[in-house]
Amino acid sequence: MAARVLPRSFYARPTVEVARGLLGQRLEFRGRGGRIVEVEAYLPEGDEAAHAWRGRTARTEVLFGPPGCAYVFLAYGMHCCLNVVAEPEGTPGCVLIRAVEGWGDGPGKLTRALGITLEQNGWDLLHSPLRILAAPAARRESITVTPRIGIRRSAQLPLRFVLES
DNA sequence: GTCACGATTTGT
DNA sequence: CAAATCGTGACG
Repeated sequence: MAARVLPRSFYARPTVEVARGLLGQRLEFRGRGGRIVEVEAYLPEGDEAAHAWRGRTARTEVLFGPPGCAYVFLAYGMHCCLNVVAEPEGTPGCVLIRAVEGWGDGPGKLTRALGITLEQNGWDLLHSPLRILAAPAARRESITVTPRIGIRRSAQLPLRFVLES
């Protein structure tokens, strides 16, 4: 039978649960894709490193929209970073996709390899060429938790999740 | 309007 | 360790 996309209800949960749940799922875009093996959670509250920390602005608008949509932003003026909007609509949590199996590590390298750009910002992962297909959930014991990479504020929080081979 | 800075990557 | 490179948010 054909693979199916993860349902809206999967994303409408606490950000950390969505982050853990995304490990092992399959991200696809225009014929390219693979298993998600590294993610980071950016919380809707108390997280100074999250873009939503500064409030609702033009850039962060999609974070406040429906869960299950893509939030893409430009980092350092040259790299696009792909996030998945989590939490119920109105609550700005999101999960940064840092690595997809077979396409290299690093959020910037990943989007470049898959051809994801700012054009995909706001796209619905349930009804667009950019989608996440359901796969067996990662075993809890196969997930390593560490602090997030490349941030200064709230750098001590254990919000990076890596799926070990 | 102006300005400092960043959820990165790559080369020295 | 430093450059590349530019949109965003803070400040006035």
